[in-house]
This record gives sequence, C-alpha cells and structure tokens, in this order.
Amino acid sequence: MGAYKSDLLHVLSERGFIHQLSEPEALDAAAKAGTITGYIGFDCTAASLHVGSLLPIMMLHWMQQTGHRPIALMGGGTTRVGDPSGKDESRRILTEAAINQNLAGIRAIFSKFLKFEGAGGNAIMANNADWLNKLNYIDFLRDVGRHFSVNRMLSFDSVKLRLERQQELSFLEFNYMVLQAYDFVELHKRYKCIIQMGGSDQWGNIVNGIDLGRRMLNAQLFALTSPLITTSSGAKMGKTAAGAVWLSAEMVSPYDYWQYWRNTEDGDVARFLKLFTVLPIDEIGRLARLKGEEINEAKKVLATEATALVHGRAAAEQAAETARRTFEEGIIADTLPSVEISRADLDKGLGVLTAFAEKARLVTSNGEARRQIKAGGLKVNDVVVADDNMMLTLRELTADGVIKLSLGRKRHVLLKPV
RNA sequence: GGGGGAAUGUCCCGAGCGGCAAAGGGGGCGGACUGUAAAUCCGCUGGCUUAGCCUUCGUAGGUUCGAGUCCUACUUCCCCCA
Repeated sequence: MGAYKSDLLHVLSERGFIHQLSEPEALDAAAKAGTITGYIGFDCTAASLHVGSLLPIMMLHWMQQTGHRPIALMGGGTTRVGDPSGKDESRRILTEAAINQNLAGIRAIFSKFLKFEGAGGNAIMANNADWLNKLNYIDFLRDVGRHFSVNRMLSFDSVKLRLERQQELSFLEFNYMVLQAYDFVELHKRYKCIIQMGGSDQWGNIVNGIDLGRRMLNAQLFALTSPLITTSSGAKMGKTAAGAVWLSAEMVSPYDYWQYWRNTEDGDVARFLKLFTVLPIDEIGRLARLKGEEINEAKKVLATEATALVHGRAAAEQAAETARRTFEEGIIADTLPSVEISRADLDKGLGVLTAFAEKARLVTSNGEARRQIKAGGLKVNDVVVADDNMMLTLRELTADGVIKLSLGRKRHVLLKPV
C-alpha cells in the first residue's frame, strides 16, 4: 500500500477507499500514463440517494479530481430486474415511470459532486436503459449469453446463498449479473471505460464484466471495490430512527444533515473525514490527533465539510451556526427547522399533544407524545412539559415570536404563527 | 402426487395449558451520567376523545359466554417420501 505511482490510486488508497483491486500494477500504470475512464452503477429504487451512496459518489469525485473521467451509470434498465446480491428476498419491481421519476432526483445530487459535460467538466451520466431496453433476446443470448457458464454463475455468493437457504431466486434476477457484465462491456465500447468501482459486495458482478470484456473484445478491464462502511458499533451507515439520511434538502434539511455528522462516534471521526470530506490529508491528520473533549472540534469540521459538499458552503455554515447557538449558548436560533401554524389556532389554544405530533411531527402519535411527557422528554421553550393537557397560546410566544418545541436534548422545531 | 411442520405486536428475532394488548431479546426513543461521543444504569416501545373504548397473532369461515390458542377451507414457506 502507498506505493502507487498514479495520483488516482494514491489518493483513493490513502483516504481508505480501496478494499480489493484487480491487477493493481497494470491499473496504476494506466492511470499514470493518461486519462482513464471509470464507472459506478447506481440503483434508481428511490427518489434520492442517501448517505449509503456517498462513498461511491466520492470515488467518482476523486477520479475526476485526479484528472480522469468518471461515469455515473444510472440503472434505469437494471432496476427493472433487481440485484439479488445481499438480499434475502426478491425486490419489488418498479414501474418504468417510477424509475424515470427517481432518475431525475438522483441527477440533481450528482451535479454537486461531479462536473458534467456541458457544465465545464468531462463527467458523463449514462443510463443503461439506453442499451438494455433495446436488446433482442436471441441476439443477446448468442452474443453475450454464450460467454457465461451457468456452473460458474451458480458459484457466486449472490446466487449460492439463495440456493443454500432454499430461497426463491427468479430467472429474472439470475440474469442481473449478466446484464451488469454487459454494461461494463457496453461502456467500454462507447467510452473506453476500463474500470468499474463499487462496494465490496459488487466484486463478483464486476469480475464477470471483466471476463466478458476479455472474451468479447479482448479488452483489459479492472475492478476496484470499496470497503463496506459501518460505524464503530457495527451499524450500517445512513439509517437513523427517523429513516434514511437522504441527500436532498427537501427530504432531510441541511441542519439535520449537519447534525447527523456532528453525532459521529469518536472512533469513526478520522475515517469519515478521509472518506466524506475533501480536506487535505495532513489537515485530517491534525484533527485526528485531537483527544477527549477536543475531538468535538473535529466532529464540527466533519459536519460542516460534509454538509458543504451536499448542500453548499453557505447552508453548511448556517447549520453550524444554528447548532452553536442552540447547543453552546442555549439561545433559540431562528434558523432551526420550523413549522408554520395559524395564529387563530394559537388564539384558541393548541394542545401540546397536537403541537408535537401533528404540527412539529417530532413524535408519531399522541400516544407517543404522552409517553414522552411521562418520561420527561418533551420541552416547550426549554421547559419540561409536565401535563398532557397543557395548552399552547399566544403567551408561549418568545420575544422572537416563535415557540420552541424539543424532543430530548437534540431535536428542536420552531412553531411560527402566521 | 403422498406424509409431516411452520406463519405472532406493520423494524427484526421469538415464547405463548381457551380469559391476552399477548413473555423475553435485539433495535429504536426518552431520562441519569458525559463531550450533542462511547460504555453503564433506569423508563418506554399498537391507536384514541385514555377510570374507558377501538384495532392486532397468514386469509376466510366455524365451535364457544370468551379464540393467537380448538375445527374446516384456502394462501405462502420448509422437511421427508415418490
């Protein structure tokens, strides 16, 4: 490790992106010699991407930063099939309309990390529906299918695990790896793409593509996988109680996104700074040496830098400032997430249960609100709510004309009368 | 095709002699302690207009004062035989 001559592998390696790599020397030499093209495939099963997809996005980002050409491949075609890797059960098949809608949302995210053609960069966004949807079954079997050995396909983990557990694996899903392999070949033909990256669970799929490329085109292709990122306590990234941490501001506010990173466990800070920010390595080294209480400074940097990448520098700094005022000075920052309510409701008196459950959505039901009150977890303007029947009225408005509702010590929402 | 088993709280795993809003975990949320961390300890973890009411144990019927539990049919999955 560390002996790579190309910027690309040097950077990816020192920042912790590399798990497995096929033929490192040959790839290193190619990346050193000139501009290479690489891709990563993304599902379009949801309307946005969440933190779990951040790692591959960052790999494409670094690829471009080190002078190469990244391709973000949208799985418009393969999403209609569903990858069986790591799944116990067949996935729900999405309609084509739903997939296209999801695609639009995902495009917007990518433009924050990559400079595309036409926007001053060389990055490409491709969609495998462009070629997969047009395939002719017989031609495909004869040109591509003949290169695949079923004996070998059965030996891949994604297939083997299903068979061993006697779980259904449909023929449709069985074909997923063939299609993904074909994608790689198609991207090589179209864009001279020679490297496919992905999570460590994608190794088998990628290697299939390499084999197919050799057989069909006599091309030398490469695989690079990233480690599966879990937190120090073993949880998968990107899921919180409230649901996935999405990368779009409509689904998760920049403030909440900042908070997600701010609450990183101590043991993850250095690793996350390398993976999820673009700070220089020596700066990260300095932050990583902070110990005890001081590590909070590193967490703030992590939060702000990671948020800036997705939501922009201004939004990130505002989130940091909101957090500073809320947590360190205990002031009510008017930039906290807020919900508008009607002044007339407040005039009549608004029940606390309704305020927390229906308006602020800090809890999911009146019942949960009651339980939290019993446990001392709800606060109005920083005063613990003791009574289920408490009414919020105009008198609860602070000097700033808002009412601050809190769940626990960390989650706050402002009610703004209109 | 024949025989045997299984499906439980809408996050998951799982106990449940006819009186059950249903044991126990994990996860999650809240509280205490801290550094907006981890670990630890405590509480909570179906809904509502909460002395009560309503809805939940694969689906649909039936027996019973009363069914997650018994009976019948169906669906899905697993095991054994062919």
